[in-house]
Amino acid sequence: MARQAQTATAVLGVLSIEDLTGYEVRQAITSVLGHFWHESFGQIYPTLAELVRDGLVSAGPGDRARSTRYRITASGRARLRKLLAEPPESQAPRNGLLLRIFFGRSLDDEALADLLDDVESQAGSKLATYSEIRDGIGDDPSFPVHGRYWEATLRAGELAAEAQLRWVAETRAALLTPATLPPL
Amino acid sequence: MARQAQTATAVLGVLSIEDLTGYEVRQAITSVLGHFWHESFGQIYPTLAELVRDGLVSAGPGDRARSTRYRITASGRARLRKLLAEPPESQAPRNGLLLRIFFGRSLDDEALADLLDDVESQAGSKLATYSEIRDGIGDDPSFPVHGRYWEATLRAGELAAEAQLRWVAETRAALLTPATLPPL
DNA sequence: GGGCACATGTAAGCTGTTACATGATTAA
DNA sequence: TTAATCATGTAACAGCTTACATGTGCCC
Repeated sequence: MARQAQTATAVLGVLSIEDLTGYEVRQAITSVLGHFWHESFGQIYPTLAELVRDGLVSAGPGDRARSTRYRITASGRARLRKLLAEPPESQAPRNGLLLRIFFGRSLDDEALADLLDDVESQAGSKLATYSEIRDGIGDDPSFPVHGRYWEATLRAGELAAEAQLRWVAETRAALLTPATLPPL
Repeated sequence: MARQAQTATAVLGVLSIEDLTGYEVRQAITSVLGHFWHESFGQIYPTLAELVRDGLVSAGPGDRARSTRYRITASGRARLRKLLAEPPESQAPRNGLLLRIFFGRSLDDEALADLLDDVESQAGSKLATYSEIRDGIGDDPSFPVHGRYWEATLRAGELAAEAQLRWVAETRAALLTPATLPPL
């Protein structure tokens, strides 16, 4: 996938739902796609400029002075469909948690326990967040169109978080349970 | 965590098990940490040079002409312990699969089905790979020391892959099951 | 002698973040 | 009036990949 194509996909995606300013594009990506996607302003503004240059998005005046509202064009929708049909780029794995676990012998039990506690609490708050999003999902204007897809992405997050919780429990038992049983 | 600290952690980590050439460092990272970590030569050689400069690793002659064997020093081991104790950097999420699912309305059913098929087969082959690694794990010289930690990282991969398989099944049912039942 | 695995390193370039700079609008 | 939020943009830099350049040693 070409340069910035992934960012372009996300930007075109949110603009396919609603006309937005650059600022709102970021808010939409953060609040709606936030549990599996991220973009910074430093990516969004240049990408929007590029999309306008390529005729995939048109720029109109916004509600306030100096603000610009972006609207996806017909060719923008076509490009979005094309981008979505390409196989997802899987990013090279870099899991700092598992790196620490693997070399866990160089870590004392306390540090290892802290690590597992953190994972557990993070997975727990993720589950809470997903549950909140799920409760509010029906109020979103895009619900009738995207609701089922949105729920599928939430479900992926839930299953991943639950798997993490199970892993923490297993790993605590395997690596941290003190040998309390006296030998025969 | 400072510049290149994550790469340095991985490199110091594999050198804490065994003395290696740069080439072997990469092989070790690929084969042993490969299911959750990745480094390219472009990162490894400059990092090794930096580690030598900082006295964390010493460079000795290798088995062949022009090859260099690196050995971790006492301060290198101390640094590794320190690096491992720092909280893992969680990379910003960028899940191309979920991005495509979220905007799945812009995708026809066939493309969606292909996407889910790919995830399923990838998760399946991951499980097969983990199972193979698990079978060979006892033969590795580092097994007595790292075996339990290694197994914990494998288990994380297995649970994640199983969660993905469950998600695919659920998502197929939710998004792709044709409405075959006639209405009352 | 040809091909492959071993071995080292650099340079160019892409992606993305962070910090900075600027200013308008609104609510307390 | 002052703080927060809305809004746009750029510059510097960090991190990483890829391609390139170079050569050794072994096996067929």
